[in-house]
Amino acid sequence: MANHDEPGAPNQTRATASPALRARFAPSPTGYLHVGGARTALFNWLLARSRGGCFILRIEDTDLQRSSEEMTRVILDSMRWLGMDWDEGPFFQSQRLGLHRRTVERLLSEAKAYPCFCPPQRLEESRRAAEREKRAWIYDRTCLGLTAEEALQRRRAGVPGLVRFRVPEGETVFQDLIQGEIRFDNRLIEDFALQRSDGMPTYHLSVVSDDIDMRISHVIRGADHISNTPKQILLYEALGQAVPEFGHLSLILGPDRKRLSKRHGATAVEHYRTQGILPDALINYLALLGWSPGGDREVMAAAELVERFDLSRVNKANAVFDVAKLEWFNAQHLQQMEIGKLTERVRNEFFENGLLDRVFASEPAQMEAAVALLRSRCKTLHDFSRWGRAFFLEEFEIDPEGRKKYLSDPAIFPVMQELAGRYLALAEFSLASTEQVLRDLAAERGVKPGALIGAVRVALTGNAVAPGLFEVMLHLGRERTVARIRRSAAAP
RNA sequence: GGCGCUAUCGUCUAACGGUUAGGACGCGGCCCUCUCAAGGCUGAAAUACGGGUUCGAUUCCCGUUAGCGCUACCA
Repeated sequence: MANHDEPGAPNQTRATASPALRARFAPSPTGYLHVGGARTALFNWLLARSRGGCFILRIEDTDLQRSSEEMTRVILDSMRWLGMDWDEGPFFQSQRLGLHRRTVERLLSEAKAYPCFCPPQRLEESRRAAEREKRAWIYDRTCLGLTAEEALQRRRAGVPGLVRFRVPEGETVFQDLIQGEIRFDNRLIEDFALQRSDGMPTYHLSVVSDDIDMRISHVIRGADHISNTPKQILLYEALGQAVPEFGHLSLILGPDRKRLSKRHGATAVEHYRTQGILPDALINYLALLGWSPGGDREVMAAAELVERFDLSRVNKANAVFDVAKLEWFNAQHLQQMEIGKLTERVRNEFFENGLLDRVFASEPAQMEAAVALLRSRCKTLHDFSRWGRAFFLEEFEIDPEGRKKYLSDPAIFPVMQELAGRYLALAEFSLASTEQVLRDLAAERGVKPGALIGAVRVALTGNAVAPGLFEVMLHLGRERTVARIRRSAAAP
């Protein structure tokens, strides 16, 4: 078995209850990790973890033109960020060419595959003609009748050739773990390529060779692979190998019910990470997109997903990706997360924005208090730095709307000044006393309490919308509270 | 065009022949309240269509329609 272990990659072998189960995720590094890919990975991961099996990561990089190391790195990062740890790999398909080559040789020597020298242009024209006339087209087996000698001659003459699989007669049937029984008439399956004329293996050949070599028992992948499955089963049979279990996941659709793609906007896992989405929330949302544990519980941690996961409860129909619901899950996880952990994430959020050194509330306890005040109002990590700034930083913007609504009438300024003075003189700066003082003052001056509260809220937080005002005061402390009220009351 | 898969509220889904078709997101209303959230209560909202099978179909079968996928010397 080839190996290419990344330093730092999880690679421990688990004690397995059913050592037979081996699942894998096999992305091709032609782009970032797509949410669809992430869901495929997740279902494999959940299956392996829930059944004490092994989760293997394999990078299918045999398309040398489109694959890049950079993309491999991004995919691995996204996997790690989501918390999907793997037991073996990552293996790189491009480093396993010897195995693929030997597999082709074997098939060739057993006459289960044959060389084909048909000029690609001819095939292409014929295919296009068929399409124009709306006829089905499959390779016509011109080269199947070639004798060994003829083949050798052409090869010597330098005619480029590929290797095709000889599809046997009959019908290929399999029990899909998700879709149920699926059958294909072999007459509709063409003699597909195993090896390109440049000697590189094709997808079908390399997946099957690798899955056999890695003793994969469960192939869980997207429904777009359903029609590839009979070809691959035929290969297993030709190689005299046991056919693994297959499970085809429905596809994730955009709001227009087309397959989710960049056209719909954000599809990269990386995007959601930078948008302040929690990995647990994304995992939770993705798991429930197509799977239901039954019952009414929806908000679950990864451990609970693992515990309750059951492939037989996976839905067959395609599902539309709904960002609003993802955000709701995120808010739920934000609410339920242990406060210390959440504070750590928020701290990181400020760090990534280059703000951390200016955060006055950098003492863990103080920062935690701010997070506790804000969390029920935040849907993403971003919201903490977006409109919760005044809770962490001395410099913050006054929202123009807020100013207009509560600070446009200068009559409020002297009242605010008086309030600041009274707060300064207050024996005990508490929740009850600050509120009492404010309400008393409002009554004395004939100001509506709401107007004064609003003005002070804008002064303290820069916003007309914020957590409970007196809690905010306590969080900021007497000095900051007084200073901010005076600052706003003094402003023209 | 061929082949394959799918079909419950706008969206994600539950109901494995008998339910006032349940829950969640989103949307509306009410409560709570210093604003906004959160929370609680509540409202509108679905079995694509047509045939069977059955005492009885969301559920089983067939067809229609629609959607999606595949149809490469990509993966």
